[in-house]
Amino acid sequence: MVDPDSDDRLLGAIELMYFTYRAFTSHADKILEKRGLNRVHHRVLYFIGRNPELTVGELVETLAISKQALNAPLRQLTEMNLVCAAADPADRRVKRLSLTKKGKGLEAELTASQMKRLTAAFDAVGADDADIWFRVMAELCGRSGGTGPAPKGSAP
Amino acid sequence: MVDPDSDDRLLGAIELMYFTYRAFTSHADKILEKRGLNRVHHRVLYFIGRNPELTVGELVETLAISKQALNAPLRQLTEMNLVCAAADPADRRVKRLSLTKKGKGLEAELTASQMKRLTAAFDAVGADDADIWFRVMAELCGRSGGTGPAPKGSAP
DNA sequence: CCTATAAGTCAATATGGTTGACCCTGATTC
DNA sequence: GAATCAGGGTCAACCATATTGACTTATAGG
Repeated sequence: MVDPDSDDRLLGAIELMYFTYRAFTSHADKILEKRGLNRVHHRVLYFIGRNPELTVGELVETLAISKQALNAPLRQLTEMNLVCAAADPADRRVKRLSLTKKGKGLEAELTASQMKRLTAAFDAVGADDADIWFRVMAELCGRSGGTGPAPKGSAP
Repeated sequence: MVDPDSDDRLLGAIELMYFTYRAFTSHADKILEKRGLNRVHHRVLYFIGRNPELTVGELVETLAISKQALNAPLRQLTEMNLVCAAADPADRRVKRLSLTKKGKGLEAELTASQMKRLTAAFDAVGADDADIWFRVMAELCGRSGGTGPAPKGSAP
């Protein structure tokens, strides 16, 4: 069990990463699809949820897409009453984006399935092993820091 | 440290999954890009590498794309001398695909960067914690079985 | 000989992204 | 107060990647 890092073992780890990520995102994708939404919508919801009062320009920069590419999905989301946009009182050119109640609901629904999967796994292996998982993932992640709250909302 | 699965902690886990996956695949993507290749090429290389003598039809089915979508990338790969195709002696309609020496080299290069990242993390945390990581990931993956070799080559 | 199958190809279409140019509105500055 | 700048929205052209459908070619096999 404590053998070194054989190639087979590492190959297994690569596949495990792939499949776990897939399993992790597939349910959210299905929920989105049912509403005619895609990952851009998801990312928009996510970022606005984590950073309320975000501006359109900041969102464009964060998502690293063009404003034309953002425009349509964002408009859909506001039309679906998931996101609301209000002019900044200090500078009425800028739009401050935030989630509506409905938007928060959907965003919560999306992360809920992932949380459920996580808690199931963590409960199955126990709290100590869960802590270790966090440490290994942090190492794998590069920024080997702890569970630090991440730059300022950046996934999914 | 052994507190329950708080939402903040779970949110952290979600971001960790996302960023780790990104970090995990980004280097391979860069290598591919330098050669004008993309993820389809990567997946083709991967599957042929894991399942030599694969046929075109099987590859289409495995990748779950249309044969038209596969055709161009596959042709490029054979023209670049990374994949070789030979008629099956028993049934000359079917093409048996396998990696050339060059193809194996590229495929190895692609997984090498991921293996390097894995071994670095596993070495940093120790063999016991690495074992635990495998167990937790297997749980998260759904098929909570062990490190089982996966259906028959299925990532990336 | 005739038919079914593996593979390759052409064409039309959809999606989702890009860049460039331009407009509107509200700040800022002289 | 007029000129200019910045945030945001929109139109158009274009590109990449995928799809489906219809067809061809070559081979297998009753």
